[in-house]
Amino acid sequence: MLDKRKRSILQAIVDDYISTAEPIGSRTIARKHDLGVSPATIRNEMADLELLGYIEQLHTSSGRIPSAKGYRFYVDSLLSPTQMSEREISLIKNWYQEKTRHVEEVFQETAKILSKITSNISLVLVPQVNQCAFKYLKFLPFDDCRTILVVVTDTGFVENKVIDIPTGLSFNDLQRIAEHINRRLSGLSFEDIELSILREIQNEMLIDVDLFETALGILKQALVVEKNERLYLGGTTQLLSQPEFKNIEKVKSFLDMLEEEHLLANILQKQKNDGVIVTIGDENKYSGIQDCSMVQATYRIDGQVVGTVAVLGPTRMDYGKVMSVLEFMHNHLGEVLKKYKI
Amino acid sequence: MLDKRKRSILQAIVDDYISTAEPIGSRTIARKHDLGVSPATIRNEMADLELLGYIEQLHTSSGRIPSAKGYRFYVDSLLSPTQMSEREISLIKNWYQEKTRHVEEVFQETAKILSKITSNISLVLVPQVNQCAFKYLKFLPFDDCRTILVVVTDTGFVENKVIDIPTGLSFNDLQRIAEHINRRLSGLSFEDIELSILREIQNEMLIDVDLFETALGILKQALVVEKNERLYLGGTTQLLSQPEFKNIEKVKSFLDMLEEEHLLANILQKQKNDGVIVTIGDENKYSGIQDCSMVQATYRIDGQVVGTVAVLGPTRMDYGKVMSVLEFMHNHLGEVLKKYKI
DNA sequence: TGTTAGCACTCTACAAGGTTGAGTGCTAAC
DNA sequence: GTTAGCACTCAACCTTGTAGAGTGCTAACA
Repeated sequence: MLDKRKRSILQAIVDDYISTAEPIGSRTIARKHDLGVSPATIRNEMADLELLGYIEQLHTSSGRIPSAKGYRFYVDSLLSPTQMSEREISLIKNWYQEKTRHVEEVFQETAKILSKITSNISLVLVPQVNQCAFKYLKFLPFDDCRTILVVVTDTGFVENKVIDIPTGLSFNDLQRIAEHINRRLSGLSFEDIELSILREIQNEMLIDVDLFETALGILKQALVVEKNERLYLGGTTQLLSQPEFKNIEKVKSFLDMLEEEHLLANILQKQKNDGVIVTIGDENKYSGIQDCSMVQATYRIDGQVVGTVAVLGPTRMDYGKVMSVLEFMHNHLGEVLKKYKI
Repeated sequence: MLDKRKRSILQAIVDDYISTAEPIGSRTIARKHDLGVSPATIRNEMADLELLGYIEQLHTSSGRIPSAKGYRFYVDSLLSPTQMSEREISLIKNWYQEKTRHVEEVFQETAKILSKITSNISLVLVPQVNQCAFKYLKFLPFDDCRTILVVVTDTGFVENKVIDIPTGLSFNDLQRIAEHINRRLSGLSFEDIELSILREIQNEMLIDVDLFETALGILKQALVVEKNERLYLGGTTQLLSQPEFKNIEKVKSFLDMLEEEHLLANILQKQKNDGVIVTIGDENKYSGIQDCSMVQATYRIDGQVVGTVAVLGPTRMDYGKVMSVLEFMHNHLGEVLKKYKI
């Protein structure tokens, strides 16, 4: 365990590096932070900290920068948990009130808020629909050969698709099929709807096999739509303001990576435990972001975790601020969403 | 009018500059293009071209680059209209076949294809819904206090929203209201649905005024959703590969501009005439893109123009390629969309 | 024994100066 | 009208020197 002075020095280094992005020397620390010791003493302590792996040097005569281990210690032991100010909180709440009219906009604006406040990239993973339950499906009339298939979930998520009416089927047939499917599947979560159940339904229905195949196909297609989770991204341009992304090539490869939405979705999904989690540098499993840090938080509706929000940026990020904002989202995003009947 | 040799020289300059992004000198032209004259002669011709405003010089001893006027002449008079190769065409058609399952994906993938092929930013403006007609609205059951309002257009566009059932109204009341509204509005284009008509409906319905206000509000809200046109963007990261965007600040301000979706949508909407249109440099009205060029093309369904696709990039873009791809989209995007019943 | 001043050393960033090469315009000869 | 030759210009690049911030080590001090 580090003694008090080493902790102060490490804290000074991390704090300064986060705000300036420049390596910190012993003299700078002595000047800016009143530790009551001379630069020489600080130098000795820094040599120790480097030996212990908390800080590192880019070249012999440069100042020190925090290592991943250093950031980890900072986040775990040095950072006092801060809350957002009343003013910030009411600002955010107003923002939601003014800018959001649909559920989608809540996600969109959440991404915007997060990236604006933290000056980093934000990710908002929309509730996965397969965690919610099938309520009913319905065919709406469109024209002689086409119909609108509408699928409704218990959370009020509605998906629709215009489909061709299979030849030989009347609109009444469709209604009958819908009724039967609803009777059997209503209330089941999308995760629980397996091919086996669908086969059962087929057996129960004494109609033409071909006909059922068609209905089945339609439902499956709808399920594909349903399960298609969405990821909202915010503040990708913030990247360009960060000095670690001066190098255009770096920016490019990073943005290219971001376009692989499903990759990111996967990373976020890994987190099943509740609360705010910080992953620093090479703690990240996915190699594309191993010189970045990610802070993620779940959000809940009626006590159940339904999605994840996250902030992604250089390891040199303002962990205190980011964590407090995500803590806020962790506690309040569910409420906001609830207003929109999801 | 320029004589043949001046035209060849201008063409050489534009071609070379498009492919290398470097100013071109008289010697380079003499070496690369076999014009049968010495660099000195070319120098004289270039001096003339500069006087005429077709090319310009960044500083005294640099080569020449095309001016906006030069590009304009190149596009209008020097560029021989090229078609895409059979191979490219079938590649694109396969792409659509493999990657698109929903209408939205057609737009998405169109943006991707355009930016991939042209290495520039692409814009796809989705058909404006207010050009199509209201077909019907319907209330679907959800729970005791909420209902799902579904609005269907004649093009098969379906929008839905979960809303609170106004206090004092039964589900039957809602059905009655829907029926009446449908009888009056069905077949009208969204452009034609004005407040006046909605007022008329209110007068005809001998129900509580408050009650109608609510129904009206719902429809209006739905209309807002309907009219909300979407713009798909593609290849924003391509920007970073272009040498004219080496400067990070430039990239940032450009990307910030792109986020103002509605601005771009406005620029695209300006084009009402059919076909492929090229706007070069300061020919653009919108100041944010005055050192860029934009090539845009309309696309049609059943002969009627429904939307616009465009490619946006530095004035130094490969006009021949961009124009041929957009010509292709102009002629074929409608077909692709038609498969998806829009 | 922990702290500090002093010193020699290292390395980056920056500015100044020099060289190279691609380009130009002008003039005179073909 | 075309071309060779020449003097000139300017960006890009390399080299060199210097300033400044930083380090580690040692010896002296409380």
